[in-house]
Order: sequence, then C-alpha cells, then structure tokens
Amino acid sequence: MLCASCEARHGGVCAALDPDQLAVLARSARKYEAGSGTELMGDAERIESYANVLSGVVKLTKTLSDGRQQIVGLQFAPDFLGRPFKAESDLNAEAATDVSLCAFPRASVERMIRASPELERRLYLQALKELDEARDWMVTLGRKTAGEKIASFLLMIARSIEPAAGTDRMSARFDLPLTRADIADFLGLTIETVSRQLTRLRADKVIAIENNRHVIVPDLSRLEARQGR
Amino acid sequence: MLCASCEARHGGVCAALDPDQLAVLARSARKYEAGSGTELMGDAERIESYANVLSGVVKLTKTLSDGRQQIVGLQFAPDFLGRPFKAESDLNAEAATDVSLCAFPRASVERMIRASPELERRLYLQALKELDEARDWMVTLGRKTAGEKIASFLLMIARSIEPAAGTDRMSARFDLPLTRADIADFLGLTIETVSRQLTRLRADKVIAIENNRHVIVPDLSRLEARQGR
DNA sequence: CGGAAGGTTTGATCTGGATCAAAAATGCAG
DNA sequence: CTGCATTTTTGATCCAGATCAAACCTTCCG
Repeated sequence: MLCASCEARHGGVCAALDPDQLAVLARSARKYEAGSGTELMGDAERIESYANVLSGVVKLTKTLSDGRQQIVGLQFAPDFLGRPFKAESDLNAEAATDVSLCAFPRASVERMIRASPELERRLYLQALKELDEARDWMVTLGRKTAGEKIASFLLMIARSIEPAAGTDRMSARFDLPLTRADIADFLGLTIETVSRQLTRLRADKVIAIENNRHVIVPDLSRLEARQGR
Repeated sequence: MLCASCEARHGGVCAALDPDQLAVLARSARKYEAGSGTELMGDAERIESYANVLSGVVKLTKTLSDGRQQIVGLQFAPDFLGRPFKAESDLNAEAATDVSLCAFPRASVERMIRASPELERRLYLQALKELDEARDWMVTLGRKTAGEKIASFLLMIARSIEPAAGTDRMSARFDLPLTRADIADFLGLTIETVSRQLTRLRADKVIAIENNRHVIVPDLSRLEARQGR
C-alpha cells in the first residue's frame, strides 16, 4: 500500500492518523512527480486539492502586476502543501526542483480534518512553524544587507536539506535547490547582486561552489558570522 | 461578569466557548490597561500568559544584536496575543498605543485548548490569517519602493482601524497608531524616508495630515493607485 | 507662560544595490 | 564533437534611499 514506506507517514501530517483513517485517505490519494518549473497551483485558482511534499522543493510566490516577484515560502518534505479553509489561492506554487507529491482531493482532506482533531493540531503546528519562518524572513528582507541575506539563505538551505548539519557538525555540503533568479526573488535582490555576493563569499573562502549548484561550507560558524545577528 | 460586554466575546477567540467554559476561563482572566511603550512580552522570556487585545494596537518586533529592528506584526482588537505550544518567545510584544488587554494564565489557556476543538480551530484560523498577512508584507518589504510601502501601510491601517472603510466608502480618516520611527521599523525604511514620502503624498493631495497623527484620505482609490499592484 | 524633550520635517551628501551591457560558463540536442 | 540557448559572472554607471546635520513642531510640566 501507498503509505507503508512514505516519509510523510512519519514526520508529516499523516502521522496524526490511525491505520483506519490512513486507509481511507490513501484510497483517494494520488502520488505523482512533477518536473522543475511545473506550476502546481495558480494564483486566483480554485483550490481543488492538497498535497504532501515527498521529495524536492516547492516555492510559493507572489507577483505584482508589473512582474516584480517575491518568493514567500519554500516547502520541503514532508511539508503539507495548501491553504485549508480558503476557496481560492492567493499565491502560486511551483516546483523549484523535480518534486514528488502525494495529492488528496480537497473534500477528503476537509472531511478528515473534521474527523481528526489530531490532524488539525498537526496542521495548526505547521502553520505556526511557517508563521515563525515568515517573520524571521521579514527581518532578513527589511533589515539585512545583501551579504547578510545571502549568508542567511545558505544557512537556511543547509539546515533544511541536511538536517544533520544544524547542531554539531562544522561543515556542510548541499545542492542549491534554486537558480540565481529564484534566490534573488527570495531575498528581494537582483540576479547580479546575488552572483556578486556569492563570488565574494567564495573569494573569502567561506564557501566553495562546484558546477554552479553544489555548495561546500568548510566551516559553518564562519558563514554564521556573516548572517547578521 | 467580565465577559458580558467584551469585544473578544464576539469576533475573538472567546466566541468559540460555551457559557460554562467561558465562566471557567473568566475566573482566571484579568483585564488590565497598559500605556503606550509598555513591554508586554520579552524576547527569550518564558511565556507565562496569553491575552486578548480589547483596544489599542500591539506591535510585535524582532531586533538584531546591533540594534536594527523590524516590526513583524501588528495586533488589533480582538486579536489573540501569544504563541501557543512554545515555551519561549522569540519576539517582543510592545504596546504601540495605550492598550487594554484581557490576560489568561498559560495553563488555563492550554487546558481550554485541549478541551475545546472549537477554540483550537479559532486559533488555527487566526494563525492562518497572520500567515497570509506576513506573506503579503514580505512582498511589500522585498519588492516595493518606499512610496509604495507607505501607501500600502496607510491602506492597511485604514482597513484595520475602521473596518467600515474597506469596501464601498471613498474616503477615510483615522489616527496613526504608530510613530514615524515605528512606521520605519515596519516598512524597513528610515524615519527620514517615511517623513519624505508622507510629505510627498500630502503635496500631491492624496492625503492630509493634522497634528502629525490624524490622517485624512479624501479618495481611497487614489491612494490605492500608489500601493503597487 | 517659558522652555526642555521628544517627535517630525527639511536639506546636503554619500553609497549599496539596481540597471545596463557584455563576456564567460554550462547544459543540451543533434 | 559542434553549435545554440540558457544561466552565471563581471564590468561600468546610475539612483533611491541611507546617512549626517539642522531646524521646526508639539506636548506637557513646572
């Protein structure tokens, strides 16, 4: 059965469900892959389904009518994707990398929420986590310099991609899930400024970059010293 | 009894409770006033109580160690103040104006949440609302010009202070609940830039200002045209 | 009423990051 | 491997908003 080996079964919202409930939900669930760049949900579109992110990274964006864009959130496995209790989305969700998702029809999720306070609790906790993250980024967007923004971003990715890093390890290596353009949209900068700041970090030997995507941080504390605190 | 004439009894979280539950909670509730500038909750402080905002405005701030500050949220009546399920606050809450609050000890709120899924649902909805707001502000912080930020801010205040305005009415007048310094901390600008942009809006007759605090908007659509869309 | 203390506006100058422009990597299809 | 498209880096210049510096208002309290 679908859920047996699923990551969301553990850390994700499905962990809230008992075997019977899980069986019910699994019946209407549909697992699928989407290539990088695929739009998963459009602004002003009716919300017809929710999904768990099983692998890859999803970016949530808002766009002004003249084309200026801002990424307002990134979702990693096993995050739950979608905004309950709202008929229409007011943002775009797009696959930032190739992703694999487990989608549920809107109706079954909402029925399940009504039936399981435990599930609602999980969703509430994720909303609180996303709110905490959004507020941290407001500080980054409003008050940090370009160099501090880039350092903050790299540290955030390092922590999300390889949870091992965070605490004790001194070094980290990971692939950037975003292009330079995406990083710019996330940090409220231009592509050129992102590139220049990465170049500077490289020149100062705080990081090394291979093939434009793979980042090596030999000493996380040196990167932390640059994020602004 | 306390709750009979309370505003939070209607729009706020207390509306989720039945009369018995309300009576229980009221027993440990304490209503009080705090003057503008009072710190209501400190960063890295243990969370000992929650509160409903009954009147006035509370600002939520984050501060970098070198003093740079960012306001990450504003709370108006009848918002619920506090972050459930977390031992320690990671932000400051301060009265931006004189406020009146109805405070509950941490333990009674958490007991009540466990007892009332309806209350938890309300809190979840408020978290989702705050998340939506935070994401809108991320666009403002990351991608709008100083002039657009100020217009967005004035419109947000107009809508929160006098809910009547929002829809059909063409004009609005209200007192700014924040000083120029607070507005700057909210928008990621300096005091001087805030002042200059307000002066420009005044020069262009989009707004009028009396006594530094009272704002008159004769035609909301002209202000909307300046907020960036 | 005078006068000290904040808060606000205005002016002059500077600068970090944007914009404009082009070269260099990288990836891919044939 | 070659050639083309896309992404990234680097360089030159510009400008919105920051910074530095004064004046100007409001309160409000003795």
